[in-house]
Amino acid sequence: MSRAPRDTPASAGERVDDALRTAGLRVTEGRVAVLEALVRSPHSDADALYRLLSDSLPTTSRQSMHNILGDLADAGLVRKIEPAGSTVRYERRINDNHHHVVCTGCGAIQDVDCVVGHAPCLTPSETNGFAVRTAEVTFWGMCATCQAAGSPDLGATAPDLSSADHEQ
Amino acid sequence: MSRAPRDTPASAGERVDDALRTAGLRVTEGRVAVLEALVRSPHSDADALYRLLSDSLPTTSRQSMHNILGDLADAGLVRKIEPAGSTVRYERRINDNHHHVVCTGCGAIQDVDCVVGHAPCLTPSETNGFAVRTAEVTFWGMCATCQAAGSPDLGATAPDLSSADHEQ
DNA sequence: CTCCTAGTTTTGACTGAATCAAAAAAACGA
DNA sequence: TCGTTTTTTTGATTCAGTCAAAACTAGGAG
Repeated sequence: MSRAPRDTPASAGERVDDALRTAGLRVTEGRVAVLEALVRSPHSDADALYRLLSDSLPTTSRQSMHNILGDLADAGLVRKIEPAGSTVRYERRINDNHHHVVCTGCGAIQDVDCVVGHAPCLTPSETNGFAVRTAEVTFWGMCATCQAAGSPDLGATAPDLSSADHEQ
Repeated sequence: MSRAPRDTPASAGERVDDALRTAGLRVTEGRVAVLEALVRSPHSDADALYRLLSDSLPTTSRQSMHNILGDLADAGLVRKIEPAGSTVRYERRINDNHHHVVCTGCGAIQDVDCVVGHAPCLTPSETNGFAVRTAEVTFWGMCATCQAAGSPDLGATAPDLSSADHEQ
């Protein structure tokens, strides 16, 4: 696409290029496109990305999306999340430990910044010999749109803790 | 198998029967067997239960396990869990809000009792309009056996939060 | 600048878990 | 004991994801 004067609008692209190179991955159109698309549409799955990108990458395929996403995830450039009942989704926010809220009506996912200063409840009380390394929190609820629409709770695998200790 | 004097060893079975009836479900051999098997082998999936029970229920099938488990879950007699990278698993502990540790080496799952009295960190800081109803915590780590065996981290979808706030 | 090769994408077949649906069988109230 | 309705059985189907060989390309060597 004709040499561009190397820093006109390309700054975002450049950063992506560098990230790929630093990770030891070759810079390809597909990988750059996926990384950029994940900024605009976080929590996308392979199929959504395929649909998003098949205009600009007419020769690509769903398999390529899987390959690309797998490589990016292995390289740590992308984080994989998989809420119960959902396909595998990907996001670019990787260097913080944020969590997710999933809508039990429509499946929408939103980031939730990690609570307070430390995470008291992220230290299990008894670990049964497990060397615990990470903790992942998934919140389940209804998004504003589904509440307004009175959508029925599609009952994704939301654990029901009505009887549990949640006097917040 | 010949009328048993109605409360010799059957007490556990009786309880299961009642639970089913109370939930408005008919008491069938398969449902009773599944509920009992889930006490001995919590966090089993449909296939594991099929293998566990096909001796005592020679005519059963994987589909039946799915039907039974689906019905029990809908009735609230069983809880569905689905850690990233795993098939859907089921457990009988339902009236408390406990969480799970998953081994990144072998996939083993253990219960983790909910921490302390209340759950401060289960209240997300900002909920973006979501009406949050439940919170689910999954811990990832290595079980004692895998640690001893020096098993490689099979890298289930464990989010890496090395850089995050985990001062204990 | 051209060539070469390892790394990527493409193409297409295949797997495994779960769902759907119709027919056969069993639970349990009358 | 019978009849109705629920449940199980049988079997076909879907969907996400994986595997593998062939075609292509990024980017370093010459």
